[in-house]
Amino acid sequence: MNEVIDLPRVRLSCRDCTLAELCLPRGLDAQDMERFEAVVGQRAPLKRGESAYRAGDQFNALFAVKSGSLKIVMSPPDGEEQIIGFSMPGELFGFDGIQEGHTCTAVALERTSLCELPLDGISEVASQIPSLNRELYKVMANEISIDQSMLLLLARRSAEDRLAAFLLSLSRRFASRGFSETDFTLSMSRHDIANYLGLAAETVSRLFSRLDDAGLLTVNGRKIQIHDIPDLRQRVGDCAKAESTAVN
Amino acid sequence: MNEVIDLPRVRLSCRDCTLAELCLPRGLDAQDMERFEAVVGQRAPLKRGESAYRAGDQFNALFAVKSGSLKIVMSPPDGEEQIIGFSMPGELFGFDGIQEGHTCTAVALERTSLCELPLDGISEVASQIPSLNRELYKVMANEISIDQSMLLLLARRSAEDRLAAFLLSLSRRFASRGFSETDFTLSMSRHDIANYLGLAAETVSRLFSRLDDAGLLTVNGRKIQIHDIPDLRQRVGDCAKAESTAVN
DNA sequence: CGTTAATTTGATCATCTTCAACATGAGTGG
DNA sequence: CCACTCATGTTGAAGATGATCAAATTAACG
Repeated sequence: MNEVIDLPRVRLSCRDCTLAELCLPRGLDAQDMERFEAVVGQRAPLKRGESAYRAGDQFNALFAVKSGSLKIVMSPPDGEEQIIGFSMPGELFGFDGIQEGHTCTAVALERTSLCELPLDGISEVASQIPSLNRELYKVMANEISIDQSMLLLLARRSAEDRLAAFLLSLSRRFASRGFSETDFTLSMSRHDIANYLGLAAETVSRLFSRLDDAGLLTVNGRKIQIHDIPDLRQRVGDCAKAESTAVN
Repeated sequence: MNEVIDLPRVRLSCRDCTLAELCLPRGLDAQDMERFEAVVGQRAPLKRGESAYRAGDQFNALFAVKSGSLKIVMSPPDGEEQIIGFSMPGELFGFDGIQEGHTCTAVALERTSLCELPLDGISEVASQIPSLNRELYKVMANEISIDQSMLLLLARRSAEDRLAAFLLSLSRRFASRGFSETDFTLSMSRHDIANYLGLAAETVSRLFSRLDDAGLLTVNGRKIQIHDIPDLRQRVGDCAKAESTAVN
């Protein structure tokens, strides 16, 4: 679980990054990877609660999560906030800004370090590397897929289905990075989960209890243990797919 | 309202297209436009109920709507269907396929004609025209924006807000093509609207009646007349923005 | 016109929200 | 090390919004 990075030693190299297989430059050969690295920037790690960008900020770059996690929050001037998604290591975020500046705020849920991918630089490199350009389209298309699956989830599924789909999505995302798919610790609060799933925090709390009572999970605060993934998946009508398109 | 096209005379030319300002090649100069046109294809118009592509189809191209309209439907193998969006003249669709084949089906709601934009061709041209490449990113980012606004709508807003936001979105989209923003005819059924908004068809019907009774609209089957747009917008807390990011 | 599909309206029911109280727990200063 | 506090999470009871079931009405189309 310990992902501490020895900062002084970190020299930005996608080639050495354990998350490279999940990230934008996946599939590039060593030479192209080097060109790609040249435009990628580092950032000082964010502390819990700090943001990578805020709604209203001008758009400059996409970000990749190296470690930690964030919530992406849409905050309309008038109304209440809506969490659009959570970003975990190996995942890209920041797409909300490409259009005409950021409409969301990206808030770190814990100590989080990022790579910065300036879109101008990236797309210039990409114009010389067709496979990278295509990958960039795919990454954006993936974002669209995720959001669309989420629409299905919100429009059609019950509260219990939503929570189960959420847990299964997290499970897959942990698994894709080599962590346990059954035992993990949530980095977000009940309130955040509820907001994301379009529910009240109390409902989420009750659902955790219910799933625990039903023997599907063991819930201890933010520590989650899923007892039988196929079982859980089936029980909720495999809306596992919802939002799990995540990191392909 | 009559958008009949004299078919024999149609020669594909984005330069002559009245929708060019809304479409992908907007902002290109005449020369670049010509290069763009070269890769754009035509399709025989779809009849009501026919589809441009179906879930499971291999991805080849994005589509632009010349006339008519479509619903984009996500159909998971098991569960029920979910309408992800409606596409109207000047708008692009087909992004659901870029990742790894189409996950949605695009069904014409009326007689509908399309332009076909093969992504390989487009991205090749785009790699030589940076502004086009950037525009393509923006179009995809716009799709993300729309979906995310829709997430907010589904997660946080009441049934009445959702319907009002939907109508305001349609209103803007009609207006952007030069049609009345207050008087228009829906091309989709109550059932489709309900599905899209995550509601029951009966609820949508009741809401139309209620808004009519309240004097905000005149509803006559699929003919809608909005009496006071700012009024409607304000009454629902300007979630007008939701989904109205549509055609920028 | 007759037949079927779409829409409207009514009545009842379920899920989820809201309000409220209570429990737990991490962090802080004595 | 212990009390205190603020944030987070849990649980209960009542209420509301929207779903579902059922029937009536209207519109669409051959």
